[in-house]
Amino acid sequence: MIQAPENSVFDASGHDHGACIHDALTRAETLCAQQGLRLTAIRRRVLELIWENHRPTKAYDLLNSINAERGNAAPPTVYRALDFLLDAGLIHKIESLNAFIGCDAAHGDGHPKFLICRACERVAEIPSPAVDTALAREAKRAGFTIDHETIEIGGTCAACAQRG
Amino acid sequence: MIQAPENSVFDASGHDHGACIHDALTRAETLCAQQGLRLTAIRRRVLELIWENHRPTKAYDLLNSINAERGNAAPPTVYRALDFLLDAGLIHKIESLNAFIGCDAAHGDGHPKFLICRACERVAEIPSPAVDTALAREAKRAGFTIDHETIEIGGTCAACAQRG
DNA sequence: CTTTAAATGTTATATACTAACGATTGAATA
DNA sequence: TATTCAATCGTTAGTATATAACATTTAAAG
Ligand SMILES: [Zn+2]
Ligand SMILES: [Zn+2]
Ligand SMILES: [Zn+2]
Ligand SMILES: [Zn+2]
Repeated sequence: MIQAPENSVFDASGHDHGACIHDALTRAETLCAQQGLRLTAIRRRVLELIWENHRPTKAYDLLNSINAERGNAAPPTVYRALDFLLDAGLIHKIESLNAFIGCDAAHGDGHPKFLICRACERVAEIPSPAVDTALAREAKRAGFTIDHETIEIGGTCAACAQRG
Repeated sequence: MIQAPENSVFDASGHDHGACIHDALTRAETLCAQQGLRLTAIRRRVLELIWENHRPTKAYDLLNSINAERGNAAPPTVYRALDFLLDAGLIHKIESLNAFIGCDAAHGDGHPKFLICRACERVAEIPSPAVDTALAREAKRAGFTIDHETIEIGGTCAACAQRG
């Protein structure tokens, strides 16, 4: 039986997703404890919903989920939770989709960069020191100081290409 | 008297902006003529407004301008013009700002990449074969086929950093 | 306890975008 | 030139995304 390579950045389909969600929340709790941040019930639940989805997730889908559970959420409820999670570095916003995804820390020390499959909607954070270096060089040449990078590469992942 | 370096990618403040707008429109007309595309009055005016602004420009600002001039524009009027200009490669969308900017072709053959100054809102398209190469390598490693790249680097340009 | 700042609830509104359909235009060709 | 047909545009309405403003609740700190 053919297995997808375990070390692929896109191996999300073959993973233990229960453990994946659990680990993400544990990491979040650890980070918040370390930094003196409050991972409140709403914030925790929004993060959990995003990881349950394990795909770029829209604010209003989160809103609908929260409302189905507790019936009293308005847009600010969700956007405030998202702002907190973004500031804490626990999620990223995918600008080209107006959607949010859990940070798996795969970008390491560098700026986050994403491969986004349009077919299956899965996203991989990739590290790439070479990209960081090249961009830093271009910025320096222009006398430009970098604050934030939005690097979102759209296309087709290996699995989706294979199945046509 | 101190002059900004003329060869800077961010030299928009010292340029002949009248000629800049005129050149952009001439390029657009040439391109459309070559490709059998129709640069209609609305499309031409939207492109002109974007170049007059010479900054990332929001759809509703364009809508208001058009309305001030002719009084009968609705959102589709502007969005259809923008879609045409995007398809023709005459403008780019800046996803992180929900705004549109004229293409100055500085990205050359590669995917467009932008340096975006948060202070003065100016944008520079930069070429960077090194970035393209590094991203292509990462994509290949992941078995990922690239369709489209969104690369938007936010920060502070040299002029804005200098004036504090 | 109190105090106070952070977090949340609530209402309203701003901004960004698209679907649908009829009217007009203009390029192609009969 | 007249006809035709597809592209463009006008118009209405609606959906999707995000924020402002202020009241209320919660919980950390004194
Ligand atoms: Zn998972
Ligand atoms: Zn895929
Ligand atoms: Zn100019
Ligand atoms: Zn600047």
